[in-house]
Amino acid sequence: MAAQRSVSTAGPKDGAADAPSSARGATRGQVDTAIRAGLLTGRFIPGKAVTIRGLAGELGVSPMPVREVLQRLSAENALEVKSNGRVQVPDMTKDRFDEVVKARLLLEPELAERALSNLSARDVKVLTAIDDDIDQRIVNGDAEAYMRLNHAFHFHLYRASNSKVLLPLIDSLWLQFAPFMRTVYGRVGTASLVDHHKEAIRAIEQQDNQALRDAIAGDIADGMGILGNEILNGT
Amino acid sequence: MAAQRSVSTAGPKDGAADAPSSARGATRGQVDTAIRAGLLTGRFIPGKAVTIRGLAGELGVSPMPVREVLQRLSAENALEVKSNGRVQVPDMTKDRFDEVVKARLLLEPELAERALSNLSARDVKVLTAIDDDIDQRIVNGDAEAYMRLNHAFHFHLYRASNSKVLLPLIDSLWLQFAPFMRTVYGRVGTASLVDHHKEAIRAIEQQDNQALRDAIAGDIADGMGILGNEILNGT
DNA sequence: TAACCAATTTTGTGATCACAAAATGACACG
DNA sequence: CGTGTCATTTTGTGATCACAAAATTGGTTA
Repeated sequence: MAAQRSVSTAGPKDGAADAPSSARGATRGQVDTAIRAGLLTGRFIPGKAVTIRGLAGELGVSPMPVREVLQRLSAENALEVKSNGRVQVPDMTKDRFDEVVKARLLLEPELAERALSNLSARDVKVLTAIDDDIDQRIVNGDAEAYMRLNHAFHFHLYRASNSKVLLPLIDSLWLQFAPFMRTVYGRVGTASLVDHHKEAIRAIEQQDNQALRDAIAGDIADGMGILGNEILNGT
Repeated sequence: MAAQRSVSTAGPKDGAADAPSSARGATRGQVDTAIRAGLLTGRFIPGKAVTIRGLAGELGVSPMPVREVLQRLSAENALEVKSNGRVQVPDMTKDRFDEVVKARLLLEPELAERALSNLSARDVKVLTAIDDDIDQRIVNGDAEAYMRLNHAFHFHLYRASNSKVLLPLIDSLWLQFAPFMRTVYGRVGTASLVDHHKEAIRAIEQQDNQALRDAIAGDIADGMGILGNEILNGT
């Protein structure tokens, strides 16, 4: 129920959303969402080079829109252009990781607070459904689905803030740690995963500002804490 | 016929500190720094469309690298691609402005703190020189120079943190409010400008963490406060 | 004068090309 | 078995083209 993959809707609704299917940047939009989704679910391995022609072939488009999207994602620090022009998913280092955690802890509770008053009972239902789905995926060990749903949970919440500044910043952060997250789950599995989603949902129901901030902060601290331990073993 | 490889137009004009002139993305780097500098000093007017071929002509390059840079800057929310494909400097709204201020107040003191221990006496001299220059420009009413130097002051400080995550986020924020800042200075002049740079320098000399955070936060609050008042009158 | 419409120009987009630099592989030599 | 060297292939980059959509212009009419 999350990704509206518009296949049949002929309505040329603009919306300026993620992927306009018949607007001016149609192909670029498709390529962008495809690669973004790939990054967020860990289908790209850090350190592995990603080639323009390769992606263009996979997606069945010309190299041109891929070039632009790769530049775009590089500007968001989701990808890295090395000095020889090759583009790759950046390797995670301890310093980078600590900065990402710090930035998430500063920005995400703030955005959650701004979203709180806009969240309705319908949103609570959506979030609960996503969270229930997450619990299923964790026991099943489906890491890719877990990452997609966890992202959906957080961003359904954040999007309610109607933010045009903070949200893109957080978007950039998620794109940066997601690929690394995936490699860790590949090593340690999904069994040890914990989250504070239920506390967040309860806080929303009660419109409790501080409780929501604490739930988000706790969710970040715990979730990233698991990753943080692994980074020391890996390198 | 075609395939005329540019024989003469490939003048190896180096000098850009940020963009290597003989590396793989030479022209793109030049275009990028040029447009970025233009945005930070307010040479682009919000709402005014910026065309690929136009910029390519001004910079004496083919449309190709300009296209990529424009996509890049759009991904950083420094530019905005409208539904018809046109690219323009986004208009500033009150909501957007409030978010930028909030994000700056959250991130920049943090980055200043991380930079503090890396700042030497030589950095103090550099910052002092920049600040003295700023005072000159304010009385002279040179808004463009002021903006360039104010940016130089803050980012010389922040760059000392060696940050690879927070710094790009702050970069994006500056690109977003700078063009709007320029239009305000064009209306009210630079006489009323105040900053907390000297307090920041003193805090660095004394390695006083909290004092530096306060100075940066105060600098942001005061500087953006002036802009904040104007946004209500303008629209 | 203001509003409407058709012709013209401008603009973004996707595709393809040519070229240089880099990566890759093959192979001889120590 | 390792190592350096050379040919081949891959890859990013900048340029150009063709096309559709959008903006602009110019003229006409009410």
